[in-house]
Amino acid sequence: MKAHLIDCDYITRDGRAVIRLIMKRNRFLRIYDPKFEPYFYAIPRAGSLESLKTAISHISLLVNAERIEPERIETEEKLLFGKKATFLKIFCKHPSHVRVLREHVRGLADVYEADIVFSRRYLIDRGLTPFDLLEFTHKGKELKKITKRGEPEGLTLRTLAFDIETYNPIGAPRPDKDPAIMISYADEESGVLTYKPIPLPFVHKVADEKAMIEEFCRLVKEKDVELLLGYNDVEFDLPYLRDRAKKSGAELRLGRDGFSSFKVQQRGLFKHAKIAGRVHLDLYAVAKFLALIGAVKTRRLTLGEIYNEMFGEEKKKVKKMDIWRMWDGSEEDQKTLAEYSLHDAIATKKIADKVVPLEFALARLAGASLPDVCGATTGQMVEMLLWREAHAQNRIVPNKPDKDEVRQRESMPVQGAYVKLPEAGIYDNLAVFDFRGMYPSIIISHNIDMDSLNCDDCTDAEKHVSPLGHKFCSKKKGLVPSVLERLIDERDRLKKELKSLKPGTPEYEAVFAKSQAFKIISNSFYGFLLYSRSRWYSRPCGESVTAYGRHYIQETIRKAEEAGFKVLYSDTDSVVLQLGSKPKEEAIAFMKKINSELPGRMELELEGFYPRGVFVGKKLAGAKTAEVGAKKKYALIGEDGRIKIRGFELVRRDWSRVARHTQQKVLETILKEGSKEKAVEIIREVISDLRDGKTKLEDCIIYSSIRKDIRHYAVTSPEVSAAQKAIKAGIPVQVGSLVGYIITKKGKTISEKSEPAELAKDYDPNYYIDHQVLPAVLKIMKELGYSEDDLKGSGKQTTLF
DNA sequence: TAATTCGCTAGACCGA
DNA sequence: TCGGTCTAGCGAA
Repeated sequence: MKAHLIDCDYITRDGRAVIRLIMKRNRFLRIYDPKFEPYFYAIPRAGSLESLKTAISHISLLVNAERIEPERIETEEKLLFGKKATFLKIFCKHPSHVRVLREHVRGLADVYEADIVFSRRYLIDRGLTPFDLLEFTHKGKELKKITKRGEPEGLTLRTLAFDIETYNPIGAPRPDKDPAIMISYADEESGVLTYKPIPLPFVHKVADEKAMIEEFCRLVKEKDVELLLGYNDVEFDLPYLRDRAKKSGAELRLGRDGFSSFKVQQRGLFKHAKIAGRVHLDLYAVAKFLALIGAVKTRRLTLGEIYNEMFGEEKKKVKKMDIWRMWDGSEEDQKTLAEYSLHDAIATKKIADKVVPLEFALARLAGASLPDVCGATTGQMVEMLLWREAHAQNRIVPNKPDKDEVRQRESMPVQGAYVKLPEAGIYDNLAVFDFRGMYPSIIISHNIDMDSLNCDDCTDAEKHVSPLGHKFCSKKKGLVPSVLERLIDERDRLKKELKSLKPGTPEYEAVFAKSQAFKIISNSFYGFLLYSRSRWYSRPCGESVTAYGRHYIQETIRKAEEAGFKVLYSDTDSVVLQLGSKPKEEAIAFMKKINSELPGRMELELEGFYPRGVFVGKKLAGAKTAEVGAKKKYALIGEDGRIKIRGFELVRRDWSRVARHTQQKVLETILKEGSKEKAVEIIREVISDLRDGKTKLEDCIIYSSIRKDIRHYAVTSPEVSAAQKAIKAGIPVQVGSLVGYIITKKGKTISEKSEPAELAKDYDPNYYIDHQVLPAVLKIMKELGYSEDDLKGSGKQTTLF
């Protein structure tokens, strides 16, 4: 039989763990593999292997009336930190026994690989990856033999997105009192289930709340949903439906077994909902991940904002607080509400269509199931990948560090990248070069790996010596470089393939998602080397990566200057050159020369030519002496007119829109039109609007997040003050909340004047002029010869007024 | 209970 | 009131 592997877990039969595989042919099916046992490794700290084996074999414990002892012990030769060593492999009856036995064995020996999830152990040891096409023989539901047959072929999952609306007369709905009023769903078709007669073609009216919940379950069953999608439904929709089902006497039968609802598993900081026989994904977790890696940049991670960002169109909006009123209101209100509800499900589905291919690719890459990678951090995925590769190379996986070790690692950070101080000014005719995937290419080209450090496999003269003097083997490829090299090779191949495909087609999107997955993971390896809780932490490796980075970028700067270019700026892996009178070809020739001298896979790339760029000065504490350029803050305009902006207030969410917009317009005017007069005109108008109270309150909101418990703040900053006022008014503010606040006229300090956006009635024009708009534009105007006094206008003659 | 370091800037806070 | 230091958030890479 041929089928695709979807997911894997285990059940317990007669005290033994039995692996359960979820596979898909035309429908989902379950196959059991009873022939796989949990195990872990041990190696003596001192003494002989034999005596340790004897000691372990005698362990026999009674825990909760259950006898726990090793099933059998084998010996196995593995690589421990690159060196061969013989280990005891201790097999157990059940994964829970591993947890008990490892603690006892720890008293006698060093223990390894005793903290891996059983199902993942299975996939790794069998060499299986979710979505593989497998061929297997079976007897009844028992697996006999399983073989990998290849890449997924035409695998699709029947997908349904859903969303619920709830009655909320006091703002937040109370599951014990307030009913669910609508359930919307979307796959190829979409609809809304509700129990009021709303004359819209997509609305299906049922008798009451109970019938609505059960109709939804029937729909899930009838459509034989394989992938159920929600947005924040683990926290909200699913538990709410469960509570309402209980209250109304409905059965929430979501599972494919026909009777179960869902189970919530705590996974790290967030929860995961498991629905029997189906794959469930909460897209909120995906959104969080995308925000973490900077793929989406929204103020809040709400469905609406994510949708807006991804599709550049507004999702239908209703005021949350008004939902109950609309439900009780006119037919028109109810229609609007139903349309809104429908669109929530459709938006969820559309987001899924965009992000599920990426999750799919990440799952394939990390070798974990969709629910496992969905919401996993890059660090977790790097670990999954390394664990798999370590097994393939017969290496023992290092243990996680203990608390003291973590503290020790955190207490000694390593020196990072080099950033060149720019000179403030406006420049013409620039070329930007950067190292392609600098850190990954450094790791590969110098074989940076904890196992290749000070190896015995080559002589000192043959070794790669980092600028800090660490020596890496030049003969045997380490684990990290070998995995990384494979990733980079594969990504290069995908990028080539992409060129032959048409953007917008499903093939293109699938390959693009794959390529993104490879990029995300490749870029995370360096961080993982210096991550204090990493199993593969290595300070010498991590600091060698950055030291090589500093070395190569500084060499590039030196050679550029030698070749007669003025190097305006450089940050980590990039250089900005001023061409002056030199033709572009000379810059290209320079790049080629650099590349001819670089080792291995390292490569300097042309990022682009820019006709003009602005570097601004840094605000100096107190001293009004010589202007110093600011790092990480510049704007360049490309030959196609596109502007590349870094670090300016306008890219920061903790600045008001009025300041950000004004700064953007000023930058555009100067870069595109080169007109200072027009820039001044823009500023003048904004300031006059602010003065006259014409600026929209909404444009004055400043957003900032509350990153810890509100009581733990040492200083009462404006956002903290606003948060306190919000809490007082009954608006909840949790850790991680983004508070929007406005500086009002009332109060002395900025904090006193700060009010939550929801409560603010006015704004303080002086604050927005002096502390938002002017500082933002002043930096730029200064480069055009306008002084602070020119712009501020202290009553005397000014350029602005 | 899951990647890093470098850098800018504000507003609070504190002492002279 | 001034200037320096500290806390905190966010972005660049």
